[in-house]
Amino acid sequence: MDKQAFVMALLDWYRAIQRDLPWRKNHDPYPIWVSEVMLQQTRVETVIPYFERFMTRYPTVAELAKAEEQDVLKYWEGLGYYSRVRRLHAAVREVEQKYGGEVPRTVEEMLQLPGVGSYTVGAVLSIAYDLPIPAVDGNVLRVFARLCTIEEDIGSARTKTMVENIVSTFIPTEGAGDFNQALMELGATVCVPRTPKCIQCPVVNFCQAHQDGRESELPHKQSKKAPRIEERIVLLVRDIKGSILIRQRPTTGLLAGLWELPHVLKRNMAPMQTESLQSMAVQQTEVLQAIEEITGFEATQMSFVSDYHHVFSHVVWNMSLFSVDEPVTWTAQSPYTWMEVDQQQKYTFGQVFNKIFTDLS
DNA sequence: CAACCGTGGAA
DNA sequence: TTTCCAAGGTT
Repeated sequence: MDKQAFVMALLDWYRAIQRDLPWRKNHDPYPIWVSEVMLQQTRVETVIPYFERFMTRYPTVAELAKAEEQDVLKYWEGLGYYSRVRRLHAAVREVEQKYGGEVPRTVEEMLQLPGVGSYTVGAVLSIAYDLPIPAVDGNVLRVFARLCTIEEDIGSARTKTMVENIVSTFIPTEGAGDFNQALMELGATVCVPRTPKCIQCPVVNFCQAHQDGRESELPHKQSKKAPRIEERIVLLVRDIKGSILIRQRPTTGLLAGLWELPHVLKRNMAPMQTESLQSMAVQQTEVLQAIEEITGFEATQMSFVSDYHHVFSHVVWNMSLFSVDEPVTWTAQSPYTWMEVDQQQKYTFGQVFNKIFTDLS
């Protein structure tokens, strides 16, 4: 393949059609870095309003470095994969202290930062500093799987390393940032997963899969396994002022560091789909036990509110929300606290709980 | 390597 | 309704 011609065709196409995105206003590494982290596993249209708000509140490395983690999390609320922003925050603090606030210019230094992997290193260093380093994401994997008829599973780490090596042989010494972004733009708008739009492709003449008529059968990708299902009882507990009992989740795992309504796994995993009086009685007994275990308060009046269903990346929660009808008196101890009426904006919750709060108001 | 880690939109 | 997924990284 004439790699020079391939690069030129791709760059010409990209420079003609590229979108006017808010992180493409200049070549500052910090906003580019923020955008790359937000864009991980997340759609461009979803990211844009989050990016605007985040950059207004934390416009520089120094501003983000001195922020409180709980405040930063609030600006990420709803984006998901919350460890991304916790690691970004930690990494930016490291840049502020160790590198005087300037994002390092070498692969070795950037890779050391938390939450920064090979893709983010290549994206930031190539787009901000125009360094010839590959930025291989899902788009680029798909594009090259078709371009070179790569038969291996594009989900494997080995394939990703292989494609990074291939891209390195294409990447121009000038315009590396545009080249990387062009590959991603091509994957996002033309060389899409299902039914690629080869008729619109600027490099279709270089594509082995299209030449073989195999563009719709590549790339190969292992299908994701089904998520496990958990049955949970969620508690709505209020005190005399109407404050709601909430608690903070651990600093690791699902929704790390975020707040939540108290909940417990259902003990009897027996079929609950029947709304028999018996199953309701069993549930109510569990609710009363859960409340007493958490607060020591012996509630007697409670009622079923509603069922909720929420899908996470690898687990599904089937929830039954119960409300204690009487005010509960308890001095909340960490990780619990009473959230006063209209103070919800002080705490960050996963959408699983914001969905419930929306129904309550 | 495989599992973990969110969310909402599209086919 | 089900499936897949969208500019990944960590363990």
